[in-house]
Amino acid sequence: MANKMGTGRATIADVATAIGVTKGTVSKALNGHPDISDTTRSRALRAAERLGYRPLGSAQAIRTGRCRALGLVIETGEHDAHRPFLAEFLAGLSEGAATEGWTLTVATAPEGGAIDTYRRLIDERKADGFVLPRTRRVDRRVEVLRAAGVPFVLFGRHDDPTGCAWFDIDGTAAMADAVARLARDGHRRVAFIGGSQAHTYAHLREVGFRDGMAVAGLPVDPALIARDALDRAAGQQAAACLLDAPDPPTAFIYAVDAAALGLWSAARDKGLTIGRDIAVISYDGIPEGAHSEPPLATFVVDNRTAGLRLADLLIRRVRGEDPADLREIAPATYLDRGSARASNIQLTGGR
Amino acid sequence: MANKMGTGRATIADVATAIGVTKGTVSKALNGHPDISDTTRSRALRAAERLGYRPLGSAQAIRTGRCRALGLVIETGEHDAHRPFLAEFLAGLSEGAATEGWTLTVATAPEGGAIDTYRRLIDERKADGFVLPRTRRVDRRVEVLRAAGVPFVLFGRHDDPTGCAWFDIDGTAAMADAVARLARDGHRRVAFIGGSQAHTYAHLREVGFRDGMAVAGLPVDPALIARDALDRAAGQQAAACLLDAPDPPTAFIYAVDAAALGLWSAARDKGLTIGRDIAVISYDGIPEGAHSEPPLATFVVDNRTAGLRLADLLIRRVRGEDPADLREIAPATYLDRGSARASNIQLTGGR
DNA sequence: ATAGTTGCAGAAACCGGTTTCTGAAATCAG
DNA sequence: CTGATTTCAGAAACCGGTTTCTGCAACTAT
Repeated sequence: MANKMGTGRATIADVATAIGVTKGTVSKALNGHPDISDTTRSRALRAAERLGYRPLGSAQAIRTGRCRALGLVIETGEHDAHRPFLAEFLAGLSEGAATEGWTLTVATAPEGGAIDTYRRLIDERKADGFVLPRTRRVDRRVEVLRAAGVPFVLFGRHDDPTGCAWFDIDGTAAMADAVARLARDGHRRVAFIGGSQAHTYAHLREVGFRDGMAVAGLPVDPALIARDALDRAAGQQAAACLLDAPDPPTAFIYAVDAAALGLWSAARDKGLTIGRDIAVISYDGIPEGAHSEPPLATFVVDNRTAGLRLADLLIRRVRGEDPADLREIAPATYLDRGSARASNIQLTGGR
Repeated sequence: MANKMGTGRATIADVATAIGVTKGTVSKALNGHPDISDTTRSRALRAAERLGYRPLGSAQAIRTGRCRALGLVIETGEHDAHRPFLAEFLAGLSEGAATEGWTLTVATAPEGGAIDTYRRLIDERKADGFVLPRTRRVDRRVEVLRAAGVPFVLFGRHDDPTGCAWFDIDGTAAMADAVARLARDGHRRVAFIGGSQAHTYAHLREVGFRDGMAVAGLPVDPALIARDALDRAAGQQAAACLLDAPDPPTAFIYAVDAAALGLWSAARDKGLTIGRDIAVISYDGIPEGAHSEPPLATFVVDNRTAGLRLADLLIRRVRGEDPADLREIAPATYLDRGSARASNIQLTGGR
């Protein structure tokens, strides 16, 4: 009776008539407005509960300007390295959103053409703010959103942190730790095979490598550094190159698991065995790493937690908190596995 | 001037005053209503274009009841097999949505607890309809949405097709084809290792296996059938079992790539070499399959296209088309790779 | 010439909420 | 006891669209 026929939904008007007040009053009661008496408020809450009333997002949005949705634009054609992480990350984001009653709006865009997609979502108010994964050191998305005054949080960091909130995994510390572990085992010639330089994560991981080398008192040989290896093929090629050099490395550090898996083929081609003749430590924690022989030692990133945190940060950002207060860095956790060893070297090279 | 200050958005009222008509007229013009003259319509379109006007989704939604968003609920904790497919699938969905100016609302739910999430999205009208991936033969989601009168499309099929629109890949034909190929090579003892029986896809793939065996004139030995193998570990264990049997199979058909990869370990443990002593063909087309030795022969599913088609079907479903007209089945494409051979057998077993 | 259509745009209601403005009753201060 | 303040709910405007209803003007048909 209080319900309009046809649709099963209860509206705010239904709640209002149910307790004999106006809808304005119910709205104020439910939104915690101060000029509503406790008795009225609880009556409203009870009635809403009883009728199964849930405010219509779009109706609220039109007045408040908030649709309680996080936006995520995925650039397709982006590298495979992107992929394994996606499901967990989405789960985290959407769960984080759900705890506040928010939802997640996902769009994809061709690589590099994401800006138009952001504009569309912004213009149509399909999202109150955006999560920007895979940030570049200088990121067009950051500039555009900053200029447009649209809230956003980075998964990663940006060269110019002005107005940026972020969550990031400490890839620098991880890579430094990797060096330390290898150095401790006696390695002196450690190669680093990094990711795409434009991305902040790749830069920071390389910084970590250099930090680690400095701490270990090892020289960084430019001949032992390669970059832009994002998949197995590139990782294999880079490794093959370095292994061909006159004084080849005994250990490899990869910035990206997917690339690290290419080392297996490269080593085989040179007659070397990982875990015995050379060691490798990588970063990401992709599931495939567990199935190589020996399994890949890596720094695992908890992408679900990342999504969870980012959702929280973005919601707070939308609600007006200062971005400078919304910055978190979490560690990656080292997963020690067979590939980190080089049994032949250990014996000869221990310091 | 025509713009309200502060916000950069142009509203329909801005467009209206710009050309000296009422907003109702602009609305009708832009939505192709018939009782608007061509001149007025084009003036409205031009002005809208010039002002960069884009209707506010939520404002439309409140009156039309449509928010132009597809809903996708991902059950987390669902099996790994789910994962590799997700990125491509999402890309297809969101691209399909975008071509019609729709967006994609994604939520996750704990395994089995998805119904509440659907209800929330429905009540808050965050989506006009849903894409249901990984359908079960008897699927609670189908029942609930059907009862609630909410449009949906299946990625897969349902035992009771009433009111269901769907897109599916013909796993039955693929599995039958796999049998035919192996039989042609002389295999007579072909094992089938299937997925979870509750899911339609697993059932249909097993049906395909049986069809194929019948066509090839081969008996189906129940001892050569295993089920519920969804990941590497389960696939390995099932294979190990079958290989231990008195009269072991010479070829394997897996319903799921991720499980098929377990055969490599199982074979190694028995001193068998894939591609020489035993053959295997699988289904899914996950990227890892390319990197095993020999690489995994498989039926590749184009998940991006699936997403694209499903988006289209769902939008048409929401617009009122008869679900019975919205059913598509596409073939999987066979990717011939080394694992499909068994060089030792071929010689002895040709028919 | 007259009545009946048709074409087209305006006026206003409506969707389901939020927010501002207003005013009555209750409370407080003097 | 009176005047000022506070408390709280109602009335109405508002958000940005869509849709219905109305009515004028220009055709058609007789």
